[in-house]
Amino acid sequence: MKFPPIDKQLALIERGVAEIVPEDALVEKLRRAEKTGEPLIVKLGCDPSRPDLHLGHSVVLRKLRQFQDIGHQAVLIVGDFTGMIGDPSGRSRERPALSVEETRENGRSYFEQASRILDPERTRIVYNSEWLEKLNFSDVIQLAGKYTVARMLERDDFEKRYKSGEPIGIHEFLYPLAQAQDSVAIRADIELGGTDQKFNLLVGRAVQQSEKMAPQVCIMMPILPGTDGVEKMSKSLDNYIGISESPEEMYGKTLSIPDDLIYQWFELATNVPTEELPAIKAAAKREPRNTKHRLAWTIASMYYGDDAADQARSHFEKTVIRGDVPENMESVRFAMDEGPRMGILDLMTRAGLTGSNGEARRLIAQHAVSIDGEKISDVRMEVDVHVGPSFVIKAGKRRFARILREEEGIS
RNA sequence: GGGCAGGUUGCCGAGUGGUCAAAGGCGGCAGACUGUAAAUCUGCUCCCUCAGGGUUCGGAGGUUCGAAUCCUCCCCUGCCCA
Repeated sequence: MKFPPIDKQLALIERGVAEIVPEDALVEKLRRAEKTGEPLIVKLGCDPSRPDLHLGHSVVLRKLRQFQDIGHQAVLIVGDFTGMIGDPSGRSRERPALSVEETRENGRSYFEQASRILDPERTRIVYNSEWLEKLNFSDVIQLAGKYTVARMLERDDFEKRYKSGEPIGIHEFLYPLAQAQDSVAIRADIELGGTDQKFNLLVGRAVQQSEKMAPQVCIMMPILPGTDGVEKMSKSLDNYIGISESPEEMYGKTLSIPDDLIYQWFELATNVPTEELPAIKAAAKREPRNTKHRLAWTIASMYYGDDAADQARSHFEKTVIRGDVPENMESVRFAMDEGPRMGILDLMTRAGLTGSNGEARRLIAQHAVSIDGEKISDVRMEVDVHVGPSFVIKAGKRRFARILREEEGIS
């Protein structure tokens, strides 16, 4: 295996990272790879209980991709073992115990989405139950003996909870150790993660050392702020842009971010050349509107191509700026044994526009519902769902449904 | 094992027998406005056949005309002692 010159590799690796621990060990590892021709093993762990990837995950995945591009070995570890245990404290509903099938299914789904960023041909994917399941209780006690309670409590999250009297399960101490064991099992040279993973990545170093193994280099990426500009991007806070969301959603959601996030997103979430970044920084200040549109376009085009990004832009201009009806939307056709007349509340709920009739009622009261552009105000209104031209119901700003009917006299 | 304090609607958090579908904040949604799906202001925010009805306050029973509020048992959490 032939690698690019080390300074070139370093330049690429260092772009956008928050921290490399320790930096000189990285150079050493790169030298060794050059000498032996053996690619470095670059590890990234993923949580199979949340298989929906968003731009936040993309930051670290794109870093992994860069390692692939210069010839190193990417290893994606699916944490199915911990996923199958779940979280017995019952506190975190985010972590339900999964069955084997579910973890496999989620692992596949994760890999499929990650393949939009990674080179799937050169990605090794492994499930950590493969080795963690084999450990018996005395193995676990030995592993636990490699770290101390005081050091565990150094972790910010543990320390905070401990001080504020929130519960910490013993098993939670074992998770970082399990993750460290993964590094031992695959003999990781490098582990990637967000800055929030620093603690866990460092435990990996400690455990590898006690196994007489060269400790991994930890590379931490900054945390991408979510669309709200405050919290980190996450699904549960609903401030995320999913990797498999439509280009229109990507475009619109990107435009909703606060202006002072524009540059950071360019740096972390896109692959614009490093040389262009300073110019973008200036542009973001000078003309935030245009720069943000460019960001939105760039993101949409990374995942769907230029044409789709163009379309996303015109969709946005049409529906949001001019308030028109979009071209693509859900279409609903009611079966002949229903109706023919249906109450508007029922109709909206059945068409998936609202979660309950009460919500539909409220929206109508707020003048937020229109049929083919006509605002409606009567909650008792009834509509023929079978005969007549198809029509479009709009509920609120962004919810549309087309109701298909049979044109009279045709077919 | 013992003592104490707690578990309230998506979240935080008031409420200690009827005036409670339950204050307030956050979040969410809508309207106005805007370059924007941002910010701001205003309204809404359990469900239904909506001037009415139904189901909620960790779980199961009980007291009462009436319980989120009182009693019993159970489950869960934190603190202190052992």
